[in-house]
Amino acid sequence: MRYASVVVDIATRALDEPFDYVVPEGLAGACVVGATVLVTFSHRHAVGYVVALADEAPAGVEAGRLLPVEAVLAAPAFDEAGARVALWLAREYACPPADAVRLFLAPGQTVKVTRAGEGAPWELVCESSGPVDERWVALGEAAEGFRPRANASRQRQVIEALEAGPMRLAELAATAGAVSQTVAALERRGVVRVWRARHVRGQGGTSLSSAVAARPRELTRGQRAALAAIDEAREAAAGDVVLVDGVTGSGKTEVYLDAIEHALAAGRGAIVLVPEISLTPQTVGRFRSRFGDEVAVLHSRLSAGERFDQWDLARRGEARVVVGARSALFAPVADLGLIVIDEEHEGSYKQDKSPRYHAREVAARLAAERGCALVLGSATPSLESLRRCEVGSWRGARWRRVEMRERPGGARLPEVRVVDMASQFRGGRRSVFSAPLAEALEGVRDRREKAVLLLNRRGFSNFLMCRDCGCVPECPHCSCALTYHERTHTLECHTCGRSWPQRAYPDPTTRCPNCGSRYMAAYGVGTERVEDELRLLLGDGVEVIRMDADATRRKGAHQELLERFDAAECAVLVGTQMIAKGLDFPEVTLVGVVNADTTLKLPDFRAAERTYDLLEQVAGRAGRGGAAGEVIIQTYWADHPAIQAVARHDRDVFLAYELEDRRDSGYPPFSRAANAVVWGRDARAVAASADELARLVREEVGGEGGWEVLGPTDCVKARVKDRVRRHVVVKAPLDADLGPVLSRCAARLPRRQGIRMALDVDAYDFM
DNA sequence: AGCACGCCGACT
DNA sequence: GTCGGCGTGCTC
Repeated sequence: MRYASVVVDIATRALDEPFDYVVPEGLAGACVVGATVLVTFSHRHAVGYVVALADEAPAGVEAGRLLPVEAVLAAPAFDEAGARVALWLAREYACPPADAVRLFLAPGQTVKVTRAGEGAPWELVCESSGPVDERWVALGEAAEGFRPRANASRQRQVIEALEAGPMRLAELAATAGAVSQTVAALERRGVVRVWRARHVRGQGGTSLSSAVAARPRELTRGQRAALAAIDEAREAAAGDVVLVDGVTGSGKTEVYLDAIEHALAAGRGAIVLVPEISLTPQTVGRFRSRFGDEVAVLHSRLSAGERFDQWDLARRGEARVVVGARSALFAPVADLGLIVIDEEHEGSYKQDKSPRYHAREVAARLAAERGCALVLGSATPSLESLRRCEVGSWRGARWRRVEMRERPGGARLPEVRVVDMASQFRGGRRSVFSAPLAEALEGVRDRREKAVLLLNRRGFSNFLMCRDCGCVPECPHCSCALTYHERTHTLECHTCGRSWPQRAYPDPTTRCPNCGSRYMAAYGVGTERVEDELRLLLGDGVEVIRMDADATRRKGAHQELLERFDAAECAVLVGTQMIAKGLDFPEVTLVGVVNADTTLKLPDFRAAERTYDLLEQVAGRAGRGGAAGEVIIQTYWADHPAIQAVARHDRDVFLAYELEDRRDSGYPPFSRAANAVVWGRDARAVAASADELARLVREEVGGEGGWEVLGPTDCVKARVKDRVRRHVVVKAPLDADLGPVLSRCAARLPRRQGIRMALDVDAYDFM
């Protein structure tokens, strides 16, 4: 008799363990680890996932109480190692095991047991986007010498079209009209051949010039050292980690490409994670041009069908290299030899909804479990990774850092100038652009070069403020200031998305909602405003391209804008964070940061680190080609270590300051920090739940060294969509079982109607 | 989560 | 007497 350990997919914290079932004889072949199954569970049916199989009856359960697996609903999506990682992930991040297992499933293949309404019968719903076949047509053996009858114009048309090569039937129909009868007739005579082929969706190309990167003749010394370290780590097959600490433009991607090539040569596959934001056709193109059809690409902009096809390429072993955003980590690559995480410091590797895992931590676990190497690459490594390399190990694996200080071809790091905006203002300058930045932009125009301007805010202005009473309009449903959009004359809430019509001073219809004053003026600067001012400053001869969340909402817009910038002779790209990452345009000679302070002043212990990362990354966009680059940073806080470190090209200036601060205040990388948020409509019930949660955590860890429970307090975003939010921050020692402790407390918390809770272990967002 | 079980108040 | 309120506990 075989027994299956099944994670039942019912969304609740109460079910934190797998349940055991008997595998009936008839299902023994299909009911394997990774399979989706249907089981009976407490007076109903439920979908579950097999995470282990055993020949012995499980201990702790009476054999007579075991029920059989009812049916197998889907082929296996993960193996034993995957199952172990999923269960670890659920413990570590205090999420239901089913949430963790679901990460590994084929995209769009989820099955649910639901019912239409109260009392309605339970039904199995398959939300599946499976494989798609399509028909192809080509000329057959009898094509030669076949003369269509004089009046058979359709036949002639079809044959003519196919002379260029095989075609999809759908494509043929789109260009030649209704052809199915014609094709059928020609097929009968052997003039054309029709066959079915598996269609793989989502294989678009790009025209970007740097996408088809030529292989460099010789690697730099740093690149060779990194490659050797990675090979060694892969051969050790123990989950060892190599941190490739390379300045922007030092050729990290080339190292990844070579390392993957070595892994493939050794018969092993690879997974490459890049931040969602830099997962552009340009990035993908570099992998495709080296590995061709061996590459599958996974990211959120794919349709459900496209995602499934790419995932399935990996499962069938046709693609041995998977490139994608965070979730690509769970792709079914057999015999994994290498995981690469590019820009490992990026906050987007932390998922902001359950399961709130960090790709770096899960990758480290996966690497240990699968016996492969983990490569972390960044110009500005996270303090966590730097710290672990300094110690030399973390959670049983070896961590080492390899530095790459030189740019290939000896390109120089750009000159960085910090402009103190306070003194500019005192000197009577009111423009968005300081004198040095305006001058530099004019220089770019005159020399017909390209520039990138970073602005960390979208919209025309940050906010409206009444000059009479000082009131700033806030969202009535969320506790945050509304952002003013000049183009649409609206105030928008960037938290809940609502908007209201509003005109700013000097429009005569303007009225302050508080005192009725007509001096409701726009403050701060947004991308739209910078775009307008740039046009004013530079005139018509320069193309100004704006790239922010508003301009890139449409599918493919991101790529279009970049291709426009690439194709332009002389252009300025204005954008938010998304322009700071991974763009590689050699002609960019100037990078301007309009206001470096916006991220520095956020109420978050990682604010300085984020600012340093962003500035260093965007500065690295300058001077990647032959010409020397220039970077101009505008700020009111010129002596801040984060800004000084960028100006002097010396990370240690920042590290010394920041590490001391973190050590003193007991924050990562010297400890762990979790955030537990409680929210709901009823403020008193929220407060009571948050108090109770804090009490339970204190009771659980009280007196243990290195633990600290802060709060509860109101969240920075104290109200979102009419829900009141309070949170408890829990700090713990590095080796603490933070996840399980929080899970236990959450399970003991009395349930209250309308109160919801989120546990975020190793949180990045404490707002 | 979803459902049964169980122990109290107000109806036929 | 019984119907039904929801607090408690269990599900392989």
